[in-house]
Amino acid sequence: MSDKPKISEIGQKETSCDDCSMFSLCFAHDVSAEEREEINRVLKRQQPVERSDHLFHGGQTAKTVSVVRSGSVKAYQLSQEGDEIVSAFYLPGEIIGLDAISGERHPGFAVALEDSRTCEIPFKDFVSMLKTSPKLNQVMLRLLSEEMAETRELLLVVGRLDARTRVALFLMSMSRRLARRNQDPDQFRLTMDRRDIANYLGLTIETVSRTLSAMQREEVIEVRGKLVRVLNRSVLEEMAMKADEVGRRQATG
Amino acid sequence: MSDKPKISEIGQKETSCDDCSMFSLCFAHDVSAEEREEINRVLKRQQPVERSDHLFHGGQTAKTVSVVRSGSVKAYQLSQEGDEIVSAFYLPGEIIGLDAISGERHPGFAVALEDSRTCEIPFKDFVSMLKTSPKLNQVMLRLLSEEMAETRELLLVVGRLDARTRVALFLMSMSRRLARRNQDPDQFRLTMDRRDIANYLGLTIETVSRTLSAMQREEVIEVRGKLVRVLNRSVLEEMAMKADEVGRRQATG
DNA sequence: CGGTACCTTGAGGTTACTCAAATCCAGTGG
DNA sequence: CCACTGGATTTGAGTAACCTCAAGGTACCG
Repeated sequence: MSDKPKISEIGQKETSCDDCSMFSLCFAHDVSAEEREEINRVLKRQQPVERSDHLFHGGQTAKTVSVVRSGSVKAYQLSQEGDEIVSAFYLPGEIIGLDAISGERHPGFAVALEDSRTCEIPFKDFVSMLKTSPKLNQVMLRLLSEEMAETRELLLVVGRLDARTRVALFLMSMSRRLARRNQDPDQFRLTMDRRDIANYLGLTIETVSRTLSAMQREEVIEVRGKLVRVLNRSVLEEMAMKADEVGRRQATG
Repeated sequence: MSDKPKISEIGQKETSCDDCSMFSLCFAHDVSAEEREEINRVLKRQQPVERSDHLFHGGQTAKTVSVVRSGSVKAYQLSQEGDEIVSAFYLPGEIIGLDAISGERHPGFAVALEDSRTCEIPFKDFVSMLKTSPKLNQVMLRLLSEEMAETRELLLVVGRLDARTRVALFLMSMSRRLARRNQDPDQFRLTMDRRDIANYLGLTIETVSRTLSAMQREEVIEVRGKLVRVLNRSVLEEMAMKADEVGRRQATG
């Protein structure tokens, strides 16, 4: 155990955000050089997180703010009845734990969908930087309101669109986000299982599965388990946009 | 036009937040006395807004941040197809327009549901105060993350619960919020029409109407148009809580 | 007193859920 | 390398909830 290199030491060679391959996607990109230096002093880089490990639990006092470095993370809330409500999937470069800013406690849970790595800022340091740096505040306010916009978008998706449109939107969203991270937008692996997708979209597992199968029959996509290949991007895009006509499920005008 | 007193002059006697009857519910309550004084210098009090008047339009450059002083306001987004998506109802004391902080533009629309009054802070002043006051930043970050939590709650309601539970939750929420504002929690007037309620809850007008009628048949509430009387609070509460059993509409565990 | 917009109610259709069973797949041990 | 196993996924059949379309009722405003 002690003679082989700890997994946590891998990739620790980087000593600054400026060397990070995710830099352009990271919030650190948006703060001043001085602030970034301050972050660099307290940041713990490339912390390994194993699949199914929690970054934090709901109700827990916030210890860190994390940025996904590699892998992927699922965020979920627990309803009063103890049901899981999947609220987001995080990809490399995305920041997790911001919503603890107000209460110093995490309102929800975050769990790794696969073996992943995160950069972590101790929550105390983060908060004290917030107190002195209006610029960092701006960035966080922006990120929070962006997350808000996304959640509102999800509200539209989950509450008002038919299953086909929801699934199409989900696939397009994953495809686009992965593309920004230099992955093939037309062939990728979903790191979450059907249950998570269904829960995220407000559908049942069976409906998600049937919808994917139908899209495959129509030769819009190809699905083999978690592997997805986009065969007809424009049709998929159309499905995702068609939030009107058959898609909408109640009066809006 | 010029010889009769302008409606905008009514109620302008107050010169400080400290005299405001809504003070305890207003964000101004949470900032320091100095900051409140600064707010007082730029605040336009009791601005009248007529029913159906917009406080702002989506895409518009933010001119003010508003606090509802009296009346009620509906917030909505426009989907790509031009459909209205009702995202919130604001009651006295609640702040509107925070989500413009990041982009300096309002992502959505805000319209008065009845003749109302608002206190308005010029957006520029607000932003510049944010730049210098970490405390105000904290408060705004808190309000934003609270709004986030609410939107997530709505996500749960809209996407996953059956019609009856959604309507019950809506009624309970209105009742509770009105109670905090010293109104009778068991007898109140809904200021929005059925269309708005349906849209907010992700249902059709007909379903909302039928659900209300059913609740009336069961003697849980009494409805006459916009007037609602709660006859059996505990049963209504039960309906709202019963987010499991029949209510849930997809796999969560 | 008529008009218009809002609300309610009814009948029928469709979507997505439920329950159930078959199939696939990754990981394990032989 | 292959059979085995438990979990994940797919598929099928039937049903319930909610939507759509349509008509009738009610309230408010000039």
